[in-house]
Amino acid sequence: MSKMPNDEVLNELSEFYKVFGDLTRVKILCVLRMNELCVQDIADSLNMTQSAISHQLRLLKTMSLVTGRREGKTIYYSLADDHIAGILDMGLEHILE
Amino acid sequence: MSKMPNDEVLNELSEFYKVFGDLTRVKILCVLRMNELCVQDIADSLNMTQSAISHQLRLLKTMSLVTGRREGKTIYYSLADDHIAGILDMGLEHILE
DNA sequence: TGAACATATGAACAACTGCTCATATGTTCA
DNA sequence: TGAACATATGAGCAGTTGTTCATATGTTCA
Repeated sequence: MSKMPNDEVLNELSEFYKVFGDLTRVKILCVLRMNELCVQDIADSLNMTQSAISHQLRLLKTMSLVTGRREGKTIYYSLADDHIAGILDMGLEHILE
Repeated sequence: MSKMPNDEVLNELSEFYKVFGDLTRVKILCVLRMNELCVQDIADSLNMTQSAISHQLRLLKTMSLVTGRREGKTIYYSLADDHIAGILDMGLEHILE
């Protein structure tokens, strides 16, 4: 990457990182990294309301960071791809040094 | 990374990514990636005020993403380490697929 | 020392964000 | 179909964020 990416790409880039820049969302991504979970389970494990989690999941879904799999009444969420876990790790690596 | 990091680490992680979650800051990091630059040069190349850039540089410096090297009146900024460029790349890779 | 230049900083304000509360939508099963 | 459960959504609000404007601090050189 020797040249400056154009504005549109840089904007997408910052929008992408913005998603990781919130404690609740990072927690959601972390728990989903370990287990496929439904909304209420995520809410319980983070001690937050179902509504708050649902709102955040919508964003995460829009940004293609998580996917949902419906099974009857409940929807199981998980990380959209391995890339996401890699990005979490890269940040953690940076923190823990 | 098989276990959930504790709250403090996750908080640092989200704070860390929050820095990348702003267009101005991402642009600053990108131009610094290519050249060591002084404040006014960054401002010029991004078409922004010296003040706005200076405020953001303070944050970037506090978060250890950039370092300043004084030479007379001017201060030359550059990325703090190679890790930062790697994180930008990881995001770009994700965007451009 | 004082003028000129480079950068930093504080206050103020508009825009954005994430939560809550109430309620809607979707699904199952008797 | 209707009750019970799981999730989604919209409005409203408080807290946060990024910029501007004015000004302060720091450095050089005559």
